[in-house]
This record gives sequence, C-alpha cells and structure tokens, in this order.
Amino acid sequence: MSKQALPVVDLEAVACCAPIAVRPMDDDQAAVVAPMFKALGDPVRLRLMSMIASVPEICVCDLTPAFDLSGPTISHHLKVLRDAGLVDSERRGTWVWYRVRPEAFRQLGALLDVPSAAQATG
Amino acid sequence: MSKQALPVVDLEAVACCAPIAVRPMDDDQAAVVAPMFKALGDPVRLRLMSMIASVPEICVCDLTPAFDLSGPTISHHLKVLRDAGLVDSERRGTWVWYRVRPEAFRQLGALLDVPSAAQATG
DNA sequence: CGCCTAGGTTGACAGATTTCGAAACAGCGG
DNA sequence: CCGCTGTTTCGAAATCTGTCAACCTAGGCG
Repeated sequence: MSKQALPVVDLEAVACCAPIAVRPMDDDQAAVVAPMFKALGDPVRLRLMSMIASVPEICVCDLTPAFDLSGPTISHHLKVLRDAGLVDSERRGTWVWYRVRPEAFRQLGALLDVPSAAQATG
Repeated sequence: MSKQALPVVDLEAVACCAPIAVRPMDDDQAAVVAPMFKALGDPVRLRLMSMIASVPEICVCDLTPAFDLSGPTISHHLKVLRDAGLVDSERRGTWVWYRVRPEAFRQLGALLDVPSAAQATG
C-alpha cells in the first residue's frame, strides 16, 4: 500500500474552483471530480468512508465485520475509494490501516458549499 | 412535471445526521444519501447540476446545447437528478425549468463538513 | 375544431461498466 | 514451514449509458 505512484486524481485541478452553486463546472473539472462523487455513490462505500472519516485511522479488520460482504468485496470498495483519492492506506505489520485524505475530502465539501447569497445574486 | 407524488428521497431522514467525519453513517442513512452522491458521480450530471445550481432556474433548452448528447440522454440524466431529490422541475408553457432543491443540496454539503477538530479528538 | 411544429419525456434496446464471491496470490509473524 | 490479513484475478449477474422511435403537451394557424 501507500504505493501512490500516480495519484489517479489530480487534486490540484480541484483546488482551483468555486462551489458549483456559484459557477458552472467546466468539462475538465467535472471529469476529475465526478469519480469522487461516484466513489461515495454506493451505500457500502459511503459507510466505509464515514467509518474511516470519523476516526484518525482504522484497520481493515475492523471494517470488514461491519458488513455482510466478503473480504474481497470490501477490498474492492476500498480500492475504489483509494483510486478516487479519498483515502490512503498503509500496511503496518500484519494489518492495513486506512485514513482519509483531508485535502480531497475538504475540497469535495467546498464544492457543495452554499455561499448563502448565490441564489440572490444570480 | 412537479408531480412530486412521492419524493423518492426522504429528506427528513437526512436532516437528522452529523457530518460523516464526526460519526459513522448507519445503514439506513447511507441508503438514502448514496443515491444523491451517485447522481453526482457522472461528469454529465455533475455539470448539469452545477449549471442548475449556479442560477435561480434554467430551461432544458439551455442545458441540452451545452453537451454533445441527444435530447433523450440529457432528459434521462435530469431524471436521475430528480429521483435523487437534488433538483425539481416545472413546466411553464412550452418549456421545462429546473432548479435545485436547496435542502437536499445543503444537507449533502453538511455531510462533508469537517468540524476542524474531528481528527484531533479521536 | 383539426392540423402542424417544437420542446421534453418515456420505452426498448445494444454495448459498456459495476458488483460480488471463489480461488489464487502476496506480505508478515511465529 | 504454517496460519493470518488483505489484495488481485477471473467470471457471472446486474446495472448504467446513450441512441432511436414513439409519445405527450403547448402553441400557432386556418
């Protein structure tokens, strides 16, 4: 793990842009961000994400028992979250630990911000 | 349109809950929210959503030309956004107008909030 | 009213993608 | 070596994407 050879998702490209309630997204940005939302678009992955996000880090051995799914399936879903750039994993001895990537998580939230005057100023 | 006979997505069930960085999501909540993220998990729908969200309302006739896709395809994507509870549509005369559902949009953003101390207090 | 045209939606379909588990594999520790 | 943890490979079933054809609604016109 931690073989983040190529980050798959270019976080730089996301940092630049305003909440979607302020300015329409261009094609390139949508192509970068959509996979992140897609990764959260499955109930299992959403729960995995929330379990990972609500603690500093968590072991796969604590994630798997929370679902009625096989180990490989959980591993698949974790890979989707990793490829989307939302989480990072690291092997320490016998176990593999997952934690959120705060930049990605925060930027996704920023995209959904409501600047409280966006509708009025349109 | 505006045949919101059954809202498809129960927004009440979403309102109750803390950011996922604070508390893990339970099964039921994930089942409600995941379709929303899933709806945003396609580049076309994400751009549609951002176009709708950045103005008070917008006509389908202004959305369709922005893509290299057929009318029916855009209509299908809009239906996904509608079924997810993210947008609402209304026919006025010849044209159909779309606007965001602020509650859903805001709650999705709230879910991704980072309470700035969540990681430290773990 | 009927007929025509334009804007959108719906239904059916092919092709691509996703989801999941069984089996095989890789890394670590005893 | 063995057992344990987690990942990858492979294949089958289910779902998604995009298109064409058909349909519905609204408006203009005779």
